[in-house]
Amino acid sequence: MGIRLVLADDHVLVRQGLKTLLESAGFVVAGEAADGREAVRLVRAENPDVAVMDISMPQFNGLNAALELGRLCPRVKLVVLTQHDEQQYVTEALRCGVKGYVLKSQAARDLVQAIEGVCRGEVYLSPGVAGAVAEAYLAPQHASAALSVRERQVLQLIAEGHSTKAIAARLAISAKTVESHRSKLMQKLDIHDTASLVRYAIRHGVTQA
Amino acid sequence: MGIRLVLADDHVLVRQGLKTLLESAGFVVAGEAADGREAVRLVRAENPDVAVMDISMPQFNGLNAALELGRLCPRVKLVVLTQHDEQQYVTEALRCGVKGYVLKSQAARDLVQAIEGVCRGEVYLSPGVAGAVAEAYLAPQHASAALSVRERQVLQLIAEGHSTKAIAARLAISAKTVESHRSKLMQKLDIHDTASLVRYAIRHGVTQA
DNA sequence: GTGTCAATCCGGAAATTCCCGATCCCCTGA
DNA sequence: TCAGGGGATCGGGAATTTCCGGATTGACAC
Repeated sequence: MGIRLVLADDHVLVRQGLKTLLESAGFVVAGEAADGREAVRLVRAENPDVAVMDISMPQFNGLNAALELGRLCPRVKLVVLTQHDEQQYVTEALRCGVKGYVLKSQAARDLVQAIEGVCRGEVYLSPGVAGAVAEAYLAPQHASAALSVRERQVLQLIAEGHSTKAIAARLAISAKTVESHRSKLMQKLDIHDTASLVRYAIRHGVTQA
Repeated sequence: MGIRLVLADDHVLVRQGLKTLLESAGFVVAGEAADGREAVRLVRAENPDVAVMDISMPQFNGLNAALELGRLCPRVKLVVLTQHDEQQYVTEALRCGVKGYVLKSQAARDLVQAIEGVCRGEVYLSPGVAGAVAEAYLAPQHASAALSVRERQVLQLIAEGHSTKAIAARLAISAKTVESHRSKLMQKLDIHDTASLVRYAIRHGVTQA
């Protein structure tokens, strides 16, 4: 019987297209989600072999979901879809426990191979990012400011234009705590204004322009 | 015989998905392009009924292509795909001669209806943006999305992370005046937080991420 | 000439950010 | 086992910024 997977992408149109593709490739799509939070719920409910998700989703993105799933359902393999082929994105994704990294600019065959690969326990990287990863090994000085999950989450929401109060409400924590995360963020990144924070978030794929 | 169309999206994976969807809906996909320039060439060569394209593509985006096609092949109807539901994007697209505006967050049925609609000569807007357009009509002062030179200047400096005070110093005007420009900006763009202002600036090339 | 509008400026209320400190919890290493 | 570090969570209070209402000037159009 075919590999069971769940699919997460905030764009219904894209999701439907992917679903059609994956089903015609013989996979079973056990469920679909529109954001990271929903994806986590769905994976826990369905316990699929693989979760295929877009990294950039609003509110709670694919990497957040990856970290969460790494804790809750370590058995489920993660394949992320993204348009970014830069080294920092790849290493960050790998750090988040992602097993397959597929570029949207690649053909569907690539995604199919990635899914089959991770099911065999392999790590699959789209052609085009393998080089970037190799570079990362050769230049090990990437002591990037590792943001915590919570900080990244707050960063994303800030960059999406939500007020501190709104972020607090959404995360069900105090506005003071959000402020605290924000200032920690700014300190770590050595950035001291919202606008630059937003540009950083966009450059690093935490959110989109 | 089915409606003939060409498809433009920089993500092969997404494009293949869309193609599958559209073909199963009975359309004929006469060709595919990975960016705006290629899309223009393809449309001129194939002369389809409809061109379906993503707005955000590298180098030469969907709206650029729309303008070009409006000159070269006015007979070909244009349907754009996008993730943005804000009013200013919609009006900008319509100004570029786009006949169908479909959100990626909508289901495939929506895209099908859009394609059929524009073929009958209608203008099709995804549910969810119709409201935004109606607003634009009801608040005609928003129609002047054209920013003054000074406003654009201020926008750029804001997006680059300068404080109001710093901007005032740089432009040799009062901080109050900068505030005034900023609020005028926000009013015109219907944006009410700095983060969204920054994203707007980046999207419109006023500054870079 | 009258109207519109961009550009300039101001005051004061409201909201937010910034800087201090503090507690709790979890993990890790001695 | 226990001390230490770091993340996540809060709060107070000062400082800053934004927001909302005006108001003036000059250019340009009709």
